[in-house]
Amino acid sequence: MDQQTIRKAGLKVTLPRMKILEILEENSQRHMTAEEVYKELLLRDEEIGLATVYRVLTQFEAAGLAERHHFEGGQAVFELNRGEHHDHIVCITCGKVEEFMDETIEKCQAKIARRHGFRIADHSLILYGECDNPECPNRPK
Amino acid sequence: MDQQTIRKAGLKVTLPRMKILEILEENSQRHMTAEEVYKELLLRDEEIGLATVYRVLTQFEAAGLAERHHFEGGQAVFELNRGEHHDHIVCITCGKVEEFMDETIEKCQAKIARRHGFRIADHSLILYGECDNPECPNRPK
DNA sequence: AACAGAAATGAGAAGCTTACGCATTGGCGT
DNA sequence: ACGCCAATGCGTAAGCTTCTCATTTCTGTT
Repeated sequence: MDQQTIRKAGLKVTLPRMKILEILEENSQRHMTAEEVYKELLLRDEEIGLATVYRVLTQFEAAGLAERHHFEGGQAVFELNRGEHHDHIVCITCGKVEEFMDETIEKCQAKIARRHGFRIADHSLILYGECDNPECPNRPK
Repeated sequence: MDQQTIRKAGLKVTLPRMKILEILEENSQRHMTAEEVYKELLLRDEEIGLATVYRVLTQFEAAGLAERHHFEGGQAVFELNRGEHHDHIVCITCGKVEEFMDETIEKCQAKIARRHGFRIADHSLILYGECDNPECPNRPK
């Protein structure tokens, strides 16, 4: 059950946190903004404020349950942490996001950090390009 | 002369653009926020509005003269484009930024994009960690 | 060298995302 | 079941960036 997930993160099990976690799980193939999570809650007639959505997402992030990414466009997107690290490739036309992981790149990064005298804590690698989806340029927003 | 740089970018040569380019050049080892550029202009008694600074920086970016980076912290930073691509490693404690370039990583990125059917247009790679500067943790902000 | 048209600027205000304050509500251990 | 303390909701505020529009400044041309 989801409750365990939240409890293990050291957070009290509350309705907003349950619902938000649920929505993130159901959309685990996408990356959602706080606003999108909020709208999804409205659709389900949940009386949860936008402030709470931001608060909960930030808590999830701090607890390691979720990750926050800053793609181009100002709005941060969130995704549930499935344990396996990965980076992102984003279509600048339709917004599609795919994930990848490359052992070689990871190793190079570690090497570079060492060379510069940094103890690496995190990294952000995002490739931007145009995808080959035939109907790609049409999707708005 | 700088005028050529601006003219070649297809922009009218104006005093604000000259001054901002000048400041970026003098600080080419740093990465400046729009606000910092603005403050530097004030120090030099230039009557240039913050809105203009943002406008000009955006134009420089569009013209390929400068690059905008979104490090963690909300504020975007700008740096003059010196022709040679590079990525960044940022100290999460003191904010120090160093640059690096790794041919292996670049090649891997191209390979990954190809595999996913993306025509790569750009990328952003930022490593976050703690640097080994002895007086690092002291620097505020 | 002066002119006209178009583009750029400055100042303030608006927009957008995100965070905060405080009274109220709601989990959770006893 | 009870009460404490954390969590929530709402409104508000803060920070960064962009927009609006009247005014100023370039640029190519007389």
